[in-house]
Amino acid sequence: MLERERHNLILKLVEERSIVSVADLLDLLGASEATIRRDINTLAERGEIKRIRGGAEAVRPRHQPHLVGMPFALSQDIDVPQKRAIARAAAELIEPGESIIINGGTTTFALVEFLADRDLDILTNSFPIAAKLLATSRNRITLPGGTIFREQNIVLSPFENDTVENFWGNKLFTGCYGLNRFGIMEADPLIVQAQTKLLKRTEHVVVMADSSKLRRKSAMIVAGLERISTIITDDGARPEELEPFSAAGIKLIVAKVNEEDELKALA
Amino acid sequence: MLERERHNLILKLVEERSIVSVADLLDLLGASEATIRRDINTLAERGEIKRIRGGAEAVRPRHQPHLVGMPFALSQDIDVPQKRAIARAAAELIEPGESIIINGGTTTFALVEFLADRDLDILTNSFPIAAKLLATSRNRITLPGGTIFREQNIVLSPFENDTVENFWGNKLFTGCYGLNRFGIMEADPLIVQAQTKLLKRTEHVVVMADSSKLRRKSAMIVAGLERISTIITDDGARPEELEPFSAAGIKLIVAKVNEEDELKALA
DNA sequence: TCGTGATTGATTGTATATGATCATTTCGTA
DNA sequence: TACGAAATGATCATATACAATCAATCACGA
Repeated sequence: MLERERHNLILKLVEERSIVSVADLLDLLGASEATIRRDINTLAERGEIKRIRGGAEAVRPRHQPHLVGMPFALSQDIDVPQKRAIARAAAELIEPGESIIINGGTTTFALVEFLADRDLDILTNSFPIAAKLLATSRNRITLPGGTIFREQNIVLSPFENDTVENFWGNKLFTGCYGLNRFGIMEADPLIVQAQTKLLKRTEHVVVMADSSKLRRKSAMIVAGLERISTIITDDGARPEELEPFSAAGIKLIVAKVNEEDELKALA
Repeated sequence: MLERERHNLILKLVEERSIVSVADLLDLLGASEATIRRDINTLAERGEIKRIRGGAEAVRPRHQPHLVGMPFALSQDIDVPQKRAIARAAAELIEPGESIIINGGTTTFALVEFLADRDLDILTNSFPIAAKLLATSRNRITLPGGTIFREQNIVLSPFENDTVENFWGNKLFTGCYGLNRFGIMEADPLIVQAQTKLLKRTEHVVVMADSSKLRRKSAMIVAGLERISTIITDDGARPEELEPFSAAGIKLIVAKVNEEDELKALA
């Protein structure tokens, strides 16, 4: 393999993974360790990559790869500051090395960005969430088996003998269509089905619901309040809307929408 | 061969591969090393290619946008013409509306591009293949449950109660590490495990193996020849290497990779 | 047929790249 | 803090790529 080929491949790999180890490159390039180190040094001198102990790192953060089947192109962009604030608060609930479950949805999708430098066991039924986690973090990711539903962007099996059965998550993070004194409500039967499966695999349910969800109703109740441990919402909620939850013994977290997030949303 | 012919060929090859080594050109053009160097120098002076140590490079690097968690960037770029030819031949075996299974790997990844306008039921354990299918086709995609293994880029569950159990594929398309009279060989235990699961879910096994695989051996046999229906390889295989397969009653397809033809077609 | 200039292939010496080895540094951890 | 493991840098013998030279070959016209 030509020197130039190796350089190109190293750059590509670094670009792709944002960090590669010398060991990885050793397998991949079939060159000796000394050569790989020399390559890394050369590229680093040219400023094309950053030299780090044990490997190489991308200079610029990482251009967002074109995420496959990006979700919800529509709802993706609405209420971003609220969603980010809620996601940040949710991420703070997660302890190092914990096993968690993330249900698909735009609110929970926002959670991913705060899990970049974590080391967690994550089960998610959302293909985009898995893809983004795969691309931007080193967490261990598990998927349930099943068919990918394009509209909802989730993986769901119509059968019972599911790989999910072998997973136990300490906490389940989920969004919702609506949230009120009856519990978590959803509008799409498929999502109900997927969510129900996940609910069985955890003890603590954390609902991430911006305040607009508190005024929305639907026909299908996925879980009653007694099933919910924590609700994270934003500061747009009225006290009387939150009252039933605290009455049910649910821990309430109100995430402050900070200016930084608002600016980011506008950018 | 005339100077002009060589120059055209070199330009075309550089265009296609973005990098060619002097050694490659030596085989391909049948000219001496000195001549090839002179050619490269001439073309480089005209600015038609870039001179690099050991070969030549395209002036404008062909930059392909990459999807999430793209595989194995390296082997991705190896033996591309062979893989494409094999993939094209494999795609021709698939009938409309069929249920197929695609095992992960770089050779099978190449298959995806030929499935863009199909309407199939596809089960794959490869996350990148699923991602690309999701993004570029309308096929129904099913994934087995399990953890995503980054290095191999496959989804694999350590458990038996797998969603795969509910899928039946008419044909299984798989690559391999090596292929010989003992059968399909793999080097990575994880891949063995994943492949074994898929083998149970189909009747017809189609092995996509470029001719270099026929000379490679490994310690682990995934399936014997009696399990294989069809083998697709490229025209770099020697007759005596293929003999055991036809003797075993396996259908052999040799996909033509003729670079000179490709060149002339574009000239 | 011969001669001429251009092209080509082989040879050689030099420069550069590579891989193995080993001493040194760094890191994580007991 | 001290230890062992891993990563690193330096060194050297070898392999490979390169440019220059020269002889052989080819194309072409007289």
